[in-house]
Amino acid sequence: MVEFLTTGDILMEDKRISKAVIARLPRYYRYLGEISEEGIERISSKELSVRMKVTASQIRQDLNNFGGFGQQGYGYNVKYLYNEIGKILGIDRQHNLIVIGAGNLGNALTNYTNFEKRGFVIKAMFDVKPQLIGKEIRKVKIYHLDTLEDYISKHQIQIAVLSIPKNEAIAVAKRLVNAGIKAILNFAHTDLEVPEDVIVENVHLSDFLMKLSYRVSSLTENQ
Amino acid sequence: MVEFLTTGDILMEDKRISKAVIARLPRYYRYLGEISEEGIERISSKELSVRMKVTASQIRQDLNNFGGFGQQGYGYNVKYLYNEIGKILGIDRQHNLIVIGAGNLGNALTNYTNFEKRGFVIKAMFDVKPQLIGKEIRKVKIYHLDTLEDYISKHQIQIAVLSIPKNEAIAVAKRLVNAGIKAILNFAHTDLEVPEDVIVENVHLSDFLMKLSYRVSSLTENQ
DNA sequence: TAGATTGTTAATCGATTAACAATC
DNA sequence: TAGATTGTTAATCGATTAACAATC
Repeated sequence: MVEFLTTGDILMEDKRISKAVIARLPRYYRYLGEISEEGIERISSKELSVRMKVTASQIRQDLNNFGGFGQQGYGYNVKYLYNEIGKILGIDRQHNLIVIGAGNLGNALTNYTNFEKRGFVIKAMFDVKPQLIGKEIRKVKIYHLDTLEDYISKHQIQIAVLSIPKNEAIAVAKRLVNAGIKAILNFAHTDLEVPEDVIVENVHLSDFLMKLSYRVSSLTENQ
Repeated sequence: MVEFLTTGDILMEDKRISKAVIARLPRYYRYLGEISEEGIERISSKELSVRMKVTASQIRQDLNNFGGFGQQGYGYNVKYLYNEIGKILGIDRQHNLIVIGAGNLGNALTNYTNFEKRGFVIKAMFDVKPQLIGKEIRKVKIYHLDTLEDYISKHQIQIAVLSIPKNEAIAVAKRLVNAGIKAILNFAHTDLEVPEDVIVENVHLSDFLMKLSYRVSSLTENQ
């Protein structure tokens, strides 16, 4: 069978990276950043696996989805690998965000300075409460939700953060999609209805507590 | 082989439920709650699968990890199934929480009234800033972190929510463990070091943004 | 009873781990 | 060169989907 293939046949294929792999990348990135700050220049998959409590095999498999970043007999250059994973994650450049909902959670997120360290810059907030419009959180201005589409079309906004009650979330998500937003970080406790090409990441906070609750409860039952 | 087994041999086994199944339970619970509120009394796995955009097979497999909740030819009683999943998740009873860190995120979480609807009651907050001690957020008092162990031993606290900077998180987590806490919802951007029997659920907010960023970036690259 | 739909077994698919030849 | 460790193939494990007999 091999003789029928010519160079490039297989390389052309757009290999789909599994969600599990992508979900692990931020953790690699964090560990490599810490290791780099410790002044360590090189690391083997084995050493990294011990730190991260995963298998060395998984690390090598994960990384080789994106290319060969290591060197036989040597391991990986920490800083280089850190930068490469940053590129893969797309955080080598700035992403402009808007936050919809200037309530407690919206404010907390806007005040969360760690986002900017990773290139995520919050450009504006939106709400409907008259008393909030015009206020500023860390230099980020709150606009009325009516001006949402206008703002998005005038600025380079890639990602919207949705921190509003669930009964309004679906309608606002549709407006975001119509205005051209391609990615939504959804804190509202509902699934959004968006086209296939719009990316949604759900953060349902009470779901995390329920998972804890399950495990706490099953512990006590068996004892 | 079968003739060697007597009744009960297999039933004794403590079947481990996979994490993937448990992670799906809160979503089932949410959909069933909504369906119940619509006044729908029964539903088949097929109908539910259409709503939830999963396979009917997966629903039946998931549920049958915990018992047969349905009836052939009929489907599932919505309210009954809702309650049963609630019991499995351990939210048929109250869980007392404490929140460590009364910053923006800690305040937002304490103000998040949805937790109480699911039986998660925040009993106290802790911080080190003198100007915060004694203040109240929604009737929840802020105590000094020095009194943490004392408070935990005097009250029935199952779960701690950690919303403090990462450089303090590991040390505080150790104190929580020593004080007897069995479950931690960790918002600090670091992995905690805890014994095997302590349950940690990590919520690394910037990781979610990085996952979005990856997908936004890979979209633009291929076009 | 006939039809519907479960509970459960079997088949498939995908992800993780192990093994090792390639090579620095 | 000898030793170390990668990149990658093969083996294993687990999770999802399909199929269908059991049964309401």
